Amino acid sequence: MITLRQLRYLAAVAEHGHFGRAAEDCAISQPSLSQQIAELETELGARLLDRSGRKVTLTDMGKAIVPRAQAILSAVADLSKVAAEGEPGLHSLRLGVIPTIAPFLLPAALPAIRRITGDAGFRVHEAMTHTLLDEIRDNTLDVALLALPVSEPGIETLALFEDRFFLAAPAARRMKSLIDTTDLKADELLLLDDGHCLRDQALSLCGDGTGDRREQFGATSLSTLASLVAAGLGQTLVPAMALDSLFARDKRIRIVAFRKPCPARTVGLAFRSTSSNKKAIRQLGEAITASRPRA
Amino acid sequence: MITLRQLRYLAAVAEHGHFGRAAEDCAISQPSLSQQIAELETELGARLLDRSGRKVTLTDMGKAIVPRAQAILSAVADLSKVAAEGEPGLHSLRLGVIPTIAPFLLPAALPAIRRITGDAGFRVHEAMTHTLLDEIRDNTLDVALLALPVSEPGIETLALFEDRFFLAAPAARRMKSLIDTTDLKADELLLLDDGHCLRDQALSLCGDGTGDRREQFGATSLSTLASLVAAGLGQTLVPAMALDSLFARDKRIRIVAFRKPCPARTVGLAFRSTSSNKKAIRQLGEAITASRPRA
DNA sequence: TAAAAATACTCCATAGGTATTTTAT
DNA sequence: ATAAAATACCTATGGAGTATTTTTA
Repeated sequence: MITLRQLRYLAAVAEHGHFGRAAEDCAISQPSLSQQIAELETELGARLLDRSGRKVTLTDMGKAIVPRAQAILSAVADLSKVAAEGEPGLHSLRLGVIPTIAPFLLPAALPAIRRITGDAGFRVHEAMTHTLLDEIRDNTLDVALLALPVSEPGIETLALFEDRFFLAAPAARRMKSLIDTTDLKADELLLLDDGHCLRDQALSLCGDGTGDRREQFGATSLSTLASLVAAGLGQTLVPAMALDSLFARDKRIRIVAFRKPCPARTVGLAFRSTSSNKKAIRQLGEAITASRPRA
Repeated sequence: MITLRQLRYLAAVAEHGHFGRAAEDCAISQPSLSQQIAELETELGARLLDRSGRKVTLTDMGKAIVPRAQAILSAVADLSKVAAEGEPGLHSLRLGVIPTIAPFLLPAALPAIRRITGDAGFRVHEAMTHTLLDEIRDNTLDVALLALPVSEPGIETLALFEDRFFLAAPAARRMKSLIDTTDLKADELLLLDDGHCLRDQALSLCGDGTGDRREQFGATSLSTLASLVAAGLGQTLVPAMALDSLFARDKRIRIVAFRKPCPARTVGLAFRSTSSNKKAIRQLGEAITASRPRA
């Protein structure tokens, strides 16, 4: 029979990559931990950890199991918390936002958000999608505002609205007034750094994007991309919400719309599926949607 | 420390409303079960079960805790399953649909759905929202097609599309060509039986619906409502998807649209947040959306 | 050879069992 | 009076400890 204890130990080993360190973290001896892990692996009929290297790593099966284990442990923690404090409201909300949304949505949305949460204990934090999802899983974050879809066991999403993409090109360049996604070539686009979901979205729009892309410097922000485009170094994909503040006012940049169906990203919220303040999260979503510029 | 064992026993007592029966179900003695429940209650610092009546019932705290416990147990079961079978595809899909959607969406969507799942082991089942959610939680159902929002710990949703409401009234009655939701009076509407989410949606549209409603016979289906309206017995709220097959062809029924913003229900999918075949579920959602009549 | 996980074994905390009492209809 | 849960007490499983061996970078 699987026990929570086993899952806790598994999560600890996954975190530390080291049996001894994990055991210390769990305040037990290393053999006890080894025994529980072995028990779990027998129970599941599969090896979860690869002990061959100097650092303990996850097997493929481990990669599938560990996030589920973490989700379960979070759910148990939530259950305890609900018992201790009742169903939580939206006080002390910890919100995470991806960098390609934060500067465009937060300024307008913050007042509305504060009206919901009350001033106390509200904290915003900017990071990329995968980081935010990790933080949601281990309960250092309550909600993340990001681009959907995300698909993680134990993490639930709420779609808010579509944010269309436009092409930003140097004004000097000859362009059609309406372009088609099939006109996009991956090697002609300026892109963000690896890890930014916007980069992946841009690439997936380009015909399969498998063309051997020449080495690109990845920009760290849309505002960098804007100045690159303005300087005539290339064109890039811009989400609608970024147009006003970064691109549309610059005479050196031409904004080109896509022929329908317009490519777009879905902006939404992600949160632990056990987080229980779902009504409050829905409110938060409405506040963000309502305060969105050019709604 | 909370254990899965305790949660299992709690779930069993919640299900049976009886310690002895639950113990039998868990294949242990009644005192052993009592002990674990007591342990859990101490651990959580709250009484979960009310033993005063002839039947054991849940306290308020119990009502909050039990669904979370069930979600955790399902997540553990899923984890085992993933270990045993790998990440499941969308084979053997068990789909649940609410009665106010099934007849209108399924006929068109079924071919596309079967194309995804393959013919084998696909089963559809019609029930009301609360039943479907229970079935999803205890893993007798994989996905439910219903009206959002639903808000349950451990259950995740995917919004598909908006389904607008129209008013269906006897053709003889004088009506404006466009009406406003504020014109709706709860006591003038023919409604479905208690438990149908469409009933609640209709009521919530009427100015707070707290007016003392005269005793209404609740209809068991939209087709019953259609004949009542056709017979001149009253008016009712109809979702757009039901218009074609049930209402629009009947000369005795007048369909009236609402002034913007149109009231609507959101049609979507619900599934366990641990179900892991999320890509497949997304596919399913797309298939349903695409095959929707009047898309 | 040095660091780290597995193995061997011992011990005790606790889940579970039986018998019985208490409680509430 | 009876059904059902709580309590008392005993047993034994399994989780944790220490000491040691095996493994591999």
